[in-house]
Amino acid sequence: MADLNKLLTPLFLNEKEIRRIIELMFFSYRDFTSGPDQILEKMNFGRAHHRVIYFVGKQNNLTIKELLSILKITKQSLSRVLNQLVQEKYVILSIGEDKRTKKLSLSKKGIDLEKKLSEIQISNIHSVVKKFNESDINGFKKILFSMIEEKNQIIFNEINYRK
Amino acid sequence: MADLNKLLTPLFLNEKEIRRIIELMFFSYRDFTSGPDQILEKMNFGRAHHRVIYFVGKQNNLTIKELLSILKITKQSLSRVLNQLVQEKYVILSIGEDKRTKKLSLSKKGIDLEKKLSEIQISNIHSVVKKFNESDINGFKKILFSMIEEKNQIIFNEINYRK
DNA sequence: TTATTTAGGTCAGCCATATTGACTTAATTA
DNA sequence: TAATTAAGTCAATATGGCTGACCTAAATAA
Repeated sequence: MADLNKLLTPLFLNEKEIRRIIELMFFSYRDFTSGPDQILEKMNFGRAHHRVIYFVGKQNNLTIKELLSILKITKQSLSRVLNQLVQEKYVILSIGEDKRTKKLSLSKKGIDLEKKLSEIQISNIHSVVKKFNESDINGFKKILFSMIEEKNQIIFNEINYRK
Repeated sequence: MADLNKLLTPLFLNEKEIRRIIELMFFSYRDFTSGPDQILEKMNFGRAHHRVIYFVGKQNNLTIKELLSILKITKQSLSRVLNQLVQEKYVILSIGEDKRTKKLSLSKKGIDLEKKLSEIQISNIHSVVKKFNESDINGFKKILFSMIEEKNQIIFNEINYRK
């Protein structure tokens, strides 16, 4: 029936409704990041630090190159943020098997900060999704995923389904 | 049945699944903004210019105060961007009935740029949502809305359902 | 009518995050 | 041995936020 619906009303979202989605993205993303942003500010860190800590925490022994490919920023941009995190001992560097590479991991201090920051977002999202049924949540996840460009969907899948 | 589901599995999204949502937000938002960002860059404008043009285009005769309450930035931050847009004749200022206020509107040039920028996002979103059924889309919209903080939900509703 | 509040503007300085370009070192691979 | 790769660094630039201090003019309250 979904397909029938699409055939019958191929434009069942008119421009006005799509503009509402644009605004939903803007408003929801801003509030999605505001919790961690407030904590980071007090520590003289920014959102870029959170991203590094998040992805290093997610995958231990990430290399710089892999991190850059996830974040899609230049190594010069990353280096400022990463150097701070290493100096202040949130992130630990070690040398990889390929001795040109470096492996990134979180210290205890780093893990604690990662938890503190992500817990805000996790609990926010949890308290949202618990109000909805699985069908709504699946629609939400499927559409967000579909909004990611194909080449980045591949990266998304790699970081989530690596062995 | 949705309620029963919730009662039976109050945590049917575990932490790992919620972290996937965090990443979906990060990846999708980045790609959501990348199209307009590229055009703006060539014009020596940024995302902040787009936001101003977007919301002025949405609601003609918006005042500075109203715009600030939507964007939630300081007037000093807005003024740099807005002055450029006025100087380069994308945005037109006029005096309101209350002579302390100013009304913002887009010139022809501004409307053209707004269209050019928003069309990218509109067509991206359109090509995404057409792949899904209304139930998925409704889940997507409901959950995004629910991720907005209450006080900002009110603002969102005001800009969308004003008479 | 005077005092206060409101809408808007401006100057100056600061910080975070991104960019480009040029160049270096060390290790791996062809 | 030559070329490529991973990482690091220096310098300059742009954008987009912020704070604090201060100003004007108009509207509103005392």
